[in-house]
Amino acid sequence: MGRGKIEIKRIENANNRVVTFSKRRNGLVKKAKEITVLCDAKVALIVFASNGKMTDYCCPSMDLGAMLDQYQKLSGKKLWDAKHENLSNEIDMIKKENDSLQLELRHLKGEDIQSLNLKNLMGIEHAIEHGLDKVRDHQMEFLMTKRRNVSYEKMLVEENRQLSFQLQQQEMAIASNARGMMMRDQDGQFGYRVQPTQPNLQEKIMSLVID
Amino acid sequence: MGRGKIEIKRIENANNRVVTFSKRRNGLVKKAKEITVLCDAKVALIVFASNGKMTDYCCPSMDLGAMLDQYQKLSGKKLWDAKHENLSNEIDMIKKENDSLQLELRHLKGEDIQSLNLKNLMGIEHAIEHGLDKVRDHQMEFLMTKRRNVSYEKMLVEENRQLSFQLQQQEMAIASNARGMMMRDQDGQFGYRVQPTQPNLQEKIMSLVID
DNA sequence: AACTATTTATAAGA
DNA sequence: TTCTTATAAATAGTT
Repeated sequence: MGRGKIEIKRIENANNRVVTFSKRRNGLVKKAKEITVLCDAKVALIVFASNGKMTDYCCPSMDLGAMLDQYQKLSGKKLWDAKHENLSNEIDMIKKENDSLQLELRHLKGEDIQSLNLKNLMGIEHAIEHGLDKVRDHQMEFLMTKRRNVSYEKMLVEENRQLSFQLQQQEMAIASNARGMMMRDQDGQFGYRVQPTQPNLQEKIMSLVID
Repeated sequence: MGRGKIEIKRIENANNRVVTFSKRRNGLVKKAKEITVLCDAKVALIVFASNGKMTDYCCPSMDLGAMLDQYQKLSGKKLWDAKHENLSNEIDMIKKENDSLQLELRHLKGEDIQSLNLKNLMGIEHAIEHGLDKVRDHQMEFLMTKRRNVSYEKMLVEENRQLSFQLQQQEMAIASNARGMMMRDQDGQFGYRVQPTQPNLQEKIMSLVID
């Protein structure tokens, strides 16, 4: 279609080749657009010139990604290389591991054990008992630590009580001194001031232990 | 280019549309091939008909995957990188879930509990105790079932023993009969045949229980 | 699926 | 690149 007929083979003249490329590429894109509109077709077209420049066309009704998804489905060919598949495989692996963990967990919680035989059950029982021992050991350590703390607090309370007692003794001494010196104060005004032993302290300590 | 000029808009007549699609699609692919040969171009073309049927062309010098890699480089658009990212994210999510399952599992086994406080420990203890109860309940069911089976086997053994005894009585009766009638047999030839009581049977039953 | 009148694309030249 | 134009090629409507 031109001034002369041409054979369909590489155009040797570089200039002609470039010019022809330009014309035909425009023609190709135009035809792609036309068939899209005329016939409800979906078209994707990518063209690289020999110099590397790219031209592309994609119908407006579908993006290239969707087109290629469809292409893969219909052709069975894979475009997203090994990377994609590796990731999918990894997901499958981890999901399987996940499932087996979930199952093991349920077993340790005594769930889904209907299908197990006695040997398995005994193994699980053993594992649970072992875990229970360890947890209780650790709880015990906790309690021991707390108990040491509690003892320390008791010691403080006792010291407190003693100091209070001494203080009170001093006050009494001062008071009787004063009374002896002045003789105008009434007896009993300076009664024993018994320091209250903080009735709630014990409970506070206990709550410390279990919080 | 035909008997009459047409506007570039959707062809309403379905039949015409399909026919035109077929003709133009062939033309498009032909042009794609021609520009590939004439101009050293690289062309990829995917066409979906409105009925879903696909036609594709890719220049022989490069496969579609390579074309699309190039497309992504030159256009900066992402075709499947987004997918890869999604998959990677999914992997991360599942891995996290996995980790927390692993941790829960280790806790139930009494491992990695150094960092837990007493409240957590008590919760875990509770969970473990609950699981242990359930497992033991189920073991018990197992044992009950097996015990019934064992009782049944014991019954069979007993019955067996009695039958053996009766058999032996009969043999003795026959033997003495024969001796009385013929008087030429030597005494003791028909000795008591004590049926062995299957010494391994009990052990077999016990192994049944724990297997 | 052919045919063919006509439109469209384009090769070569400027 | 772009315009021109003679001619090849594509194809719309018809058979």
